[in-house]
Amino acid sequence: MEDDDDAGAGFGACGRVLEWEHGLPTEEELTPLSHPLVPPTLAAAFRIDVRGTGTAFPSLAFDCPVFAHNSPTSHLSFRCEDEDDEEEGEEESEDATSGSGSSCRGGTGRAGKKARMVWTPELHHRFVEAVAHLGDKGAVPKAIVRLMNVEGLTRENVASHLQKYRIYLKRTRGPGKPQQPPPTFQPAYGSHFRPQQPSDTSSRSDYSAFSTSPAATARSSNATKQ
DNA sequence: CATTTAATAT
DNA sequence: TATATTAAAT
Repeated sequence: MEDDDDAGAGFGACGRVLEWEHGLPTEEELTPLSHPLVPPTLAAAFRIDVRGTGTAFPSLAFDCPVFAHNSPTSHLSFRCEDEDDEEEGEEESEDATSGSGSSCRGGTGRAGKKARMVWTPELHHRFVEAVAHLGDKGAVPKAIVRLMNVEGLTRENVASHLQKYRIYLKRTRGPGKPQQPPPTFQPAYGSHFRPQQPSDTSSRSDYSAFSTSPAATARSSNATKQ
C-alpha cells in the first residue's frame, strides 16, 4: 500500500525519507507529551513554552546550570559533562557560537573537551533533511556534515547517528511486514516532530537552507585531504 | 582514506 | 539511555 506522495516535486530518490516523516502520527493521535506535563508554576520558572496546539516542544534550557543560551543561528547543543578524570588534552576549537563560551573546565582558559553531543530535535531535523536532500546514495557522513554546516560536528558524530538512523529506517520499511508496532526512533529528547506547522505565530527553530540553493559553502579552504 | 556494520565502551 | 569508539570488511 504504498501511495505516492502528493505534489510530486520532481525528486524521486528521496521519497523514502519523506514518506517516513509523513507517516508519523500526529501528536494529537498518540502523544501524551502534549504540554500539561509540568505544573504551570514550574513551567514558568523554567520558561517552558507551553503551546496549546501545534508543535509541542518546550524550549529546553537546562543542559548546563546556566540557561542563557539564545543562539541566533546554528547552535550546537553540547552538554558539559563533568567528572573529568585525567587523560590528555586534545586540542579542540571552541564552538564560536557568539559568546556562548561555556567553559566547562575553568582553569587557564584551556577549553578542550570532547563534549558528548546531544542530538536535539532541531539538530536531528537538520540531519534528516540533509540526508533527504542528498538522496539515498549520496548520504554519506562527509556530505552530511558539509550540508548541515554545524560547527563542531564531526564526521564521526554523524556516522554514529547515521547508523542508528538507518537501522530505524530498515525496521520500519524494511520487510513487507515490519513485525510489531513501529520502534520509534528516540534520540535525546523527543523522537519526531511535524515538519512544520504552517499555523500559529512565530515559527520556531526551523531552518531552510536547502532547497535549490547550493548555499555557498562556508567551509573555507577545506582541501580534500587524502 | 572513506564508508558500513557490528560489537563494545562510556 | 544515548552516543562514542573500535575493528574489520568493502
